[in-house]
Amino acid sequence: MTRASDLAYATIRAMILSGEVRSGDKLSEEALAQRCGVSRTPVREALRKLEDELLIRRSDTLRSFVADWSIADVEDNFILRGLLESYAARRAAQRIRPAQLGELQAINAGLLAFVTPDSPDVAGFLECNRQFHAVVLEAAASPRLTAALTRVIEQPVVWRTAQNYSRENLLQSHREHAELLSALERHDGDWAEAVMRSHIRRAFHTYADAHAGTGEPGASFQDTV
Amino acid sequence: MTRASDLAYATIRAMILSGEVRSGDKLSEEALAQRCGVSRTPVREALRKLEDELLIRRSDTLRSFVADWSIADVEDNFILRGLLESYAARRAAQRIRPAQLGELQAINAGLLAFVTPDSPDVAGFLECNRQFHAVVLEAAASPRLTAALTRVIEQPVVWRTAQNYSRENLLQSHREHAELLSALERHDGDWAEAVMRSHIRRAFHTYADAHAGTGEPGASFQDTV
DNA sequence: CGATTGCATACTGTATACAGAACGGGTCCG
DNA sequence: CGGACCCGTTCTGTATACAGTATGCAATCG
Repeated sequence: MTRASDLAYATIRAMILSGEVRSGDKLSEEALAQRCGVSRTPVREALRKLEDELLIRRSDTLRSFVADWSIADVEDNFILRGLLESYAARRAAQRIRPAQLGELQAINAGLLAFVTPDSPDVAGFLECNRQFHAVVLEAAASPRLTAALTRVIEQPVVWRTAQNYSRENLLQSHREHAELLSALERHDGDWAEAVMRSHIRRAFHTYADAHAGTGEPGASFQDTV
Repeated sequence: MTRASDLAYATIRAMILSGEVRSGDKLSEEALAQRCGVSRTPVREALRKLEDELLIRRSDTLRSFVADWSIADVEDNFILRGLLESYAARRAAQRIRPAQLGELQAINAGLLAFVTPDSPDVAGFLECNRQFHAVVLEAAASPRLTAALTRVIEQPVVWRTAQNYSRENLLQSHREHAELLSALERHDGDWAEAVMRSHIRRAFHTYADAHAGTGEPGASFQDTV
């Protein structure tokens, strides 16, 4: 992707993640083109990519709508993420280089800085969190694993719910990252995989708990693995 | 995707799988448009999709080339497939409906018909094999798992190498499918997952063995899991 | 009053035109 | 003789025009 195409992609994605457009809203190419300040061509390219990531759904008559993520969809996504990221952690443990370990240390330290006692900066936290997982994925050194995971990570509903996460939840993530680092330092694939699996699983339950209070569908959950 | 766009996608994909274009060959949009009998617009859409499937690689200056799959790439792909498909088999065991079991029986019987004693129809075999795995995936009932796997299945090098597989290899696949069916009938997720994992793993070694004799890179392999 | 058909409108898919970037080869300079 | 630069060619990205299809509303008929 290139300038206009990237711009369209980022803009539309942000519109969805921020909640500017809501589940089920219709997205016309022309309107988006005007909103992004580009022509329909790059907008179409962005739409295909977002459709691929399941953030956009297309009707049988090829109209585009903002996808609606049920609690089942969110769980489906977390399960797949758990499967792929825990495997990535195992691979990373076997291959990670000292420089990458240092990077992870630094990122996780930076992450902590956003969890201030008074008012945590959730957006900053999420960005650090994203970087952390990206480095683990890079250390796993599997192009296809990377490709599969980059399509699965962002979840609009979760992203919005995260704004309400408690300080304790964010600190717990930090601690889990630290434990993963211990496993990676020791090149212990079993440990790394287990920590990551647990990390993702807990994240799902944190979401489900935070989400149960909101207006959207219930968060009852039965283990499917 | 629609008429012209699908046509372009299918045509270019076939060009790659059949070997009409070789690893590293440059693919110009104009030339492909002429070859497919459509304009550049649908060709571009098809190229993005194929790039997404890693069948096409783009240079840093945005030129498109046929990707070269090293033995490491093929193994990377098989590993990811094993991870995802074995999990799909586990889920399928818990959810599969009688009608789907019947479908699988029929497909696997049909598959056997292509493995004639004199000259097996490998293309027919591969098509049945694809259908079989598609039904298992459908029974797994995870949209994101489906999306992740459909991008990973076809491997150009493997597809060509498969033309040389022995009758015994094809029969072995048939037997493994039958065992998977037993596991699915009993709704035994552990068994189904194990059978599928083994099935995919064996397929990789079958490829590696068949490939070792050819001119392309060696097939030495060290376990990475 | 409800259902159906016909038409105006809106939207998507495809083709084409144009602008800017990359490539390749030849020339000039050290 | 080697390397840097320049310019014509080729290619990609973007905008726009056009055609075919879906949608929604209104008029008409039962």
